[in-house]
Amino acid sequence: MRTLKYAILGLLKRKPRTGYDIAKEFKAELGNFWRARHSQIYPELKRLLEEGLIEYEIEIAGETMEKKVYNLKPAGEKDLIDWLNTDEEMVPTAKDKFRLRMYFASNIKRERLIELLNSQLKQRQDKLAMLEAKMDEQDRDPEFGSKEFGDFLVLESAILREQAYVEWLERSIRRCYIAK
Amino acid sequence: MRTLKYAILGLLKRKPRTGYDIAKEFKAELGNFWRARHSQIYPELKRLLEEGLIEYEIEIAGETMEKKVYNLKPAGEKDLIDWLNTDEEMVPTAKDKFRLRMYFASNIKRERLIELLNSQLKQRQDKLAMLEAKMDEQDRDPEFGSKEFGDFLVLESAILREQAYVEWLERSIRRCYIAK
DNA sequence: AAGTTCATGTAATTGGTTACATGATTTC
DNA sequence: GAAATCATGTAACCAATTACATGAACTT
Repeated sequence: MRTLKYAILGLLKRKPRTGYDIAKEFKAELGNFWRARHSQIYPELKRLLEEGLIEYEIEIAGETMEKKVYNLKPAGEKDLIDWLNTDEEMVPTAKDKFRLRMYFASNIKRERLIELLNSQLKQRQDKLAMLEAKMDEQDRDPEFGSKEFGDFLVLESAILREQAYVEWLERSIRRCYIAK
Repeated sequence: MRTLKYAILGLLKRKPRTGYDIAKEFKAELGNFWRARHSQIYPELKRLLEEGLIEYEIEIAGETMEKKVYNLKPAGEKDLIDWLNTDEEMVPTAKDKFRLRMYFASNIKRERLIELLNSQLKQRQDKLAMLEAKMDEQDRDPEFGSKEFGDFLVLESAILREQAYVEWLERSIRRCYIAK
């Protein structure tokens, strides 16, 4: 599938970056839907280099520190565009350990279950608040074809996802109280 | 992490099953949040057996066909209950290839992007309709501590998730039309 | 001077998919 | 008789995490 490959190509299409920069992106908005650690990124960059999809230039930071600034080669750009234009089937399962646990909720004591749900609720609410704060800084009417357009789509997606999660947790807590 | 381990223990807590039965569960409602193929299930069962968490009895189906019907041993049940009661941090990323692609939407032509969004929308709407049909068959007021309680929680969760996805896709399609 | 962030890599292990392999049972 | 489903396993490979390893640059 090589999804990480395309995530990296896409980021490099936006602008040249180091492996470190790529890792940082996965900790930002993009990290809501894809993530990789540096231990996966550096080998993938090496492979993309060997495949002739990307190239790099050395930049010196400070006195001696060498940074490898990667950017797309034409073959890499073509590969990316082809992938972006493919109409794939929806992925059947986004795994979720907490919801798996809730499937077996009947084995948890009522008070404890409410605690667990509240703990998740708190975390999800915080996440949602953070995303909404980001949305406030965002261009609300991004131009088609601008990178802000993609930023907007994924941010809105993340917000809607978290809202649904919060709604579910709230309903579940209520249900814990009212259930026989 | 061994999440599959607990998914299996949880299923066996509900009732004794074969590996084949477990695989079937991952194709049903539970499959919305966790999934494993038989090639992962059988080795895991073997391991749980070695660890003394489960045991099995041979059942004969038809003339000669042997089924291994697994069930929980006390140690397995204890292990499961401990896991169910742990308050874990929320998982930071549920990977989504399509949303990753949309992050790079600026590299897709408008008409094609609308096609891709509509394709996903169709699939998600179908999925949602299927889930809602299941909800109609479901006990709307499950008793606390019954297995129906867990069934209800995850089904509602799946529905809310799909609704949010559909809402996002619809908004995104509209935005494609109105964006400069 | 100490702590954090920048910066790049490799090794070992775990988790998960795809493919290989076989055969009985049920349904049409 | 053919096709679908039931039933159990292994092997090879790919994806991802955790841990190991190092050192420069910046901030306090």
